[in-house]
Amino acid sequence: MLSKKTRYAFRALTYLAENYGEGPILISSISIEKKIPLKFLENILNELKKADLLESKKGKGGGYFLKVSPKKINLATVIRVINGPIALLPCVSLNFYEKCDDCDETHCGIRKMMTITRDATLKILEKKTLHDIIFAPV
Amino acid sequence: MLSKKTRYAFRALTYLAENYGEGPILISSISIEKKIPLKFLENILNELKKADLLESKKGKGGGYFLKVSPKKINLATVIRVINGPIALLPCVSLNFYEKCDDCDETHCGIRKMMTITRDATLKILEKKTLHDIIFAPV
DNA sequence: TTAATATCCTACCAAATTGGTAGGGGAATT
DNA sequence: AATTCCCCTACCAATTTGGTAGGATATTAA
Repeated sequence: MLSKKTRYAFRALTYLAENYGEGPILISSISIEKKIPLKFLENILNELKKADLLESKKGKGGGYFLKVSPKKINLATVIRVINGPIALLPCVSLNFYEKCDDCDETHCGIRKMMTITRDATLKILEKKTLHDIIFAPV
Repeated sequence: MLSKKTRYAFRALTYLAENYGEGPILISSISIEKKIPLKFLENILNELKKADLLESKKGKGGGYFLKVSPKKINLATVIRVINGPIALLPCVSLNFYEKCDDCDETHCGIRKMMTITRDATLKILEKKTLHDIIFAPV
C-alpha cells in the first residue's frame, strides 16, 4: 500500500499539474486546497524538488511549480521518490535492488513470479502520468 | 513490499507444495529446512490454516500439509492472508476496501489509475499458483 | 537597506507496525 | 499414561509513519 505521505504527494502534484504554466503556487495554498498539513507538505514538496520533479522560487511571488509538463511525469517516478520500491521483493526491484540471503536467484521460483508481477505493474505505472490523472475519462 | 513474514509464508508453502500428498510435515522440519524461526513459523502456519489453505494433524506423526493441490493455491490468496491488501490504495481494494475521506471516488483520477494498476497486478497474482513457483522454467 | 515573504533545514515526538521471543495448554497418537 | 506436536496468549525491541516546532536563508519590493 502507498503511504499517506505518497497520497499527499499525488494530491499536491495533481494540484500543481492543474495549474501548470501559471507560475509558482504557495505551499499554503496547496495545503488549504488539498487539506494537507502544512509542515508535512513542506517536506514532501522539498523531496519532490530534490528528485527534480519540481522547481521552487523564494520570496514574494514565490512557491512551487512543476519542472516539466504533467505529461512527462509518470506515476512510477512519483511512487519511487516518496514511497520507495514498486516491486514486491527487494531482490526484484530495479531501482532499490537488494540481494536476498539464502536464495539462489537464478532458480528461485518466487522471484520469477514477482518479476512477472513487477513488469505488469510497471507497464501501467510508467505509462500513466499526472496528465492522465487530471483528464481521466469518467 | 511484501513483509518478511509473507516471504516466510511463501517459502514454507513452497516446501509443503513440494511434499504434497506425502502426509503431514513437522513445523520443525520446515523451520530447519527453510531457515525460518520456529515460533514465528508456528504463527504463520496457523494463520494459513485458519484461512483454509492448510490442514494440520496433532500428536505423533502429525504436522502440516496443504489442504488442496498446489495448482489451486494462487499467490494473491497467500498475499492477502499474510500481507494484506494487494491494491495500492484502500479505496481501490476489493478485499480490504475503505472509503477515503475528502475524495469523490467517481471523479478521482488517482483512484482510476490505481484501479487499472490493481487489475494488471491481480491478473498475474490470481493466475500464478504454488505449482508455478515450483515448476517455473529457467 | 530593511522589512516582508516564502522556502529550506534540523531536530524532536507519539503511535503503529514488524519481527520476533517465552511459556505453557490441550489434543491426538502409540 | 506418556509422548508428540499443534495452539494460544502475552510480551518486547527496533523501525517506520505521520506528524510538529522553530529557526535559518534566500528573494523581492519599498
